Amino acid sequence: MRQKEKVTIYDISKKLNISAATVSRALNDSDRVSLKTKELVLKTAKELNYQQNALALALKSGRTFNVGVVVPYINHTFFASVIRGIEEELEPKGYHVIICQTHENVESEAKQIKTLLNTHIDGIFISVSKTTESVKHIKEVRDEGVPLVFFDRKKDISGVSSVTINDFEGAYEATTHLIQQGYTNIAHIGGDHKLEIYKHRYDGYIAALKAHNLPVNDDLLLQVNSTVEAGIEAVKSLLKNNISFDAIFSASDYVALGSMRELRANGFKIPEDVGVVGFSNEPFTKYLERPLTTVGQTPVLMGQIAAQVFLEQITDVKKNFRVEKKVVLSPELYTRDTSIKKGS
Amino acid sequence: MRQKEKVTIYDISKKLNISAATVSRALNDSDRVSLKTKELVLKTAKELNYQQNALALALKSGRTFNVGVVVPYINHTFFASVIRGIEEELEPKGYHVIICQTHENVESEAKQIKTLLNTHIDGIFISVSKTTESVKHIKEVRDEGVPLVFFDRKKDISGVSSVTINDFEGAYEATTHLIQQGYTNIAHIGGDHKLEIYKHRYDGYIAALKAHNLPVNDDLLLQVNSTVEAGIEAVKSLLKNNISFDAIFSASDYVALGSMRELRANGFKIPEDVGVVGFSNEPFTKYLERPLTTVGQTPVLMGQIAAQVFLEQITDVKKNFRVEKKVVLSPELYTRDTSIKKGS
DNA sequence: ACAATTAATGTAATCGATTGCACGAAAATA
DNA sequence: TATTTTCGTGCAATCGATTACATTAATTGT
Repeated sequence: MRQKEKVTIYDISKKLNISAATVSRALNDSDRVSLKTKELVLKTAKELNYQQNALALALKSGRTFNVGVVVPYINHTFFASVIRGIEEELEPKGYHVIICQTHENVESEAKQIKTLLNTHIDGIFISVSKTTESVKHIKEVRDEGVPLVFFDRKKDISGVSSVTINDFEGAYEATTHLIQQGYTNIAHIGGDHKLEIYKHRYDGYIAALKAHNLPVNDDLLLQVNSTVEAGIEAVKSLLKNNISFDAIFSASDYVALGSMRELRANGFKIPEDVGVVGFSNEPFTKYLERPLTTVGQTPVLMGQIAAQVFLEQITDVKKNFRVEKKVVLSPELYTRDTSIKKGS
Repeated sequence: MRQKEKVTIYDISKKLNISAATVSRALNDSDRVSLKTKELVLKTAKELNYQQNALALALKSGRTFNVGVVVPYINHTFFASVIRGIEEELEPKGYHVIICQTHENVESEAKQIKTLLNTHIDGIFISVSKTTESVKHIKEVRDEGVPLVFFDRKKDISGVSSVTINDFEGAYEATTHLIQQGYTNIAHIGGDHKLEIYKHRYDGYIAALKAHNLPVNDDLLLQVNSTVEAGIEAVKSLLKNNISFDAIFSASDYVALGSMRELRANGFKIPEDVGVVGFSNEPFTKYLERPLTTVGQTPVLMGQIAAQVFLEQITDVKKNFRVEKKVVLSPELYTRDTSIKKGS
C-alpha cells in the first residue's frame, strides 16, 4: 500500500552484474550489445516490471513527448472535437496531450503558455482568446524554439503555422443561401473583429450581399459575444429600434439560438417571418424543435491536420530549417429547417 | 530565433563566483544564506531571467505539481464544470491540471492512467467510464501511493476518497415533483446500472413511487445510453409496444431531449400530454423552446471539494496515514416548463 | 602465432536542482 | 586571550537515464 519503490536500470544492472550503460543500450536496442545480454535484460526488465522514468529521460533528452493545447473553453464542441483530432493523430506517436483553457482571458492564456513552457512540452497548439491583442506571450514560444501551431483563431506571426477554415467562404455560402431562399433584408449578428474569424465572416456576408446587388444596411450589423444571452439582447435591440429584417445570419450558433428564442417570444415565426442561419454546427442545432441551418467546420479534421503540421515541424527543426505552413479548410453548409421558406 | 539557451543556477553561480548550492539555497529562501548573497542572487536571477527547471526539480523531489483529471468526455458541460472547479482550487497552490478523456472506453481509461502515472503526476481525479468494470488499473494508482479522488462516477475501493452527489435524492425529488403535478404513469428512462449513479437514480425513482403509493410498472423502465438518439429510440419503443405513460423521468438531459422530439413528432404535447424531467441541467435545457425541468448537480462545487480532498490527502500522506473521505453533495431541482401542467 | 580489427562492456560525465556533511571564519562566551 | 558557538559557504552525492570515450575480450588475417 505504501509508495512502491520504482525499478530503475540500476536494479536491473545489479541483478545481472552488468553496468547500467549496457542495460540502457539493451533497452534501446542498440547494436553495440550482444543478443544474449539484450534478451537477458529485456527478460529481467519484464520480470521486475521496469518502467522507464519519463522525467529522467526528459531531463536528459529535452523531449517530454507532451504537447499542450490551449483553447478558450474545453466544453465547446468545436474545440473538444479539434482536441479529439489532435489526440487521434498524436497518440499513436507516443505523445500525450495536455489541455488548457483560457476562458477567453489573455492573462490566463499567457499564464497557461508559461506553465506549458515550464513543463517542457514539445509543442503547443493554440486557438487564441477573444481578448488577445498583444502576441508577446506567443512570440516567446516561437523564440524559445518550441513549435507552435494556430488553429481556427490565429494571429499573424511570421514563422508560425496555422490551420484554419475559410470563414469567408462559409459566410458567403450561408448568406447566399438565405438570399436564394428569398430573404432580402438580412441582419448579421457577428463577433468582435479583433478575432480574424469574425472579420472574415463579416466580409463573406458583405461580399454575398454585393454579389447579389443587395444594399448593405449598417443598422443590420451587430457585434456581440458568442452566448445565448447576447443573441436575445441583439434581437431585443433590433426590435426596440424598429429595424426591419427578414433574416439573421449569425456568426455563432449560441447567438442564433438566443435570437430565435427572442423572435418567437415576440410572435415571429421561423422560418416564415424570419430565416436564421448559425455558424459552427454545434450538436444541439440538429436537435432543436426546428433544426438550425448552420455552417460546419470539420473540427476533427482540423485537429488532425494541425497535428500533422506539428509533426512536420519537429522533423524540420531537426534539419535546422523552419517552414511556415498555412492550411485553410473548406466549411460546409448544413441546410435545415430555419432557413427554408415553406413557399419555395 | 534558435533554441534559447536556458539559464541555470550554475550560470548564476558562475557570474557571482559562488557555488550552485548557495544559489539554490538563496532561491529557496533558506536561512543558511546571508541576506547579502540572497539579495544578490535574486537580483541576478531576475537579470538573467532565470526559470527553474521543473523537470530537474521533479526528478529530484518526486513532485511535479501536475495533477491528472480523467473524464469520459471533456465537452460535456458537467465534466467541464467540475474541471473548472478543480482548476480554481488548485491553480493558486501552483498545480497544473492535465485533462484526459476516455470516450467511455475502459482500455483508453487504463492507458490514460498509465500515461499519467508515467508522467509522475501528484494526484488523479477520475470519473470512471461506463464500460469500467474491473478496477485493476485504479487499484494500481492507489498501490503506487498516488492520491486518487473519484468524483460523480465512483467505484467502491477501500482507501480511496470520493465526491458525489446524492443521485437518489435528486431522482426522488424529480419523481415526487412529477407526481405532485398530477402525473401518475411515470416512465423512467435510465442508464446502465453498472454505473452507481444510474442505479441510485433508479432507486430514487422507485422510492418516490412507493412513497406515494404508486405501482411500479416494469414496462415503464428502460436503460439506454446518454444520447439524443437513444431518447428517440426509447420513446419509439414505448409507443410501438403500446405502453401508456403520462410522464418521463430521464436520467439524462440528452435522452430527455430526444424523447421530447419523438413525442412531438407523434403529436404529443409537452407538458399537457406528457411531462418530462431530465438530469444534469445541461445549459441547452434552459434555452429550449419549452425549457426542460431537470436536476442540477453543482459541478463546480464538486470540483472544488474534490480538489480540497486531494490537498488534505497529500498532507495526510506526509503524516503517513490515509483517510478515506466520502463527500456527498445535494442536488437541486430546476422546475421549468416541461413538467408544469397548465391546469395545476 | 602474433598483430590488427571488431565486438561487447564498463567508466564517468551530463541534464539541473537539492541537501547532508564538512570546513573556515566570525562572533559569543568564559 | 582561549574556547566554543554560530553562521555562511562549498563539496559531493543524488534523482534515473543516456552516451562519448576508454578498455577489455574475442575474432580475423597473414
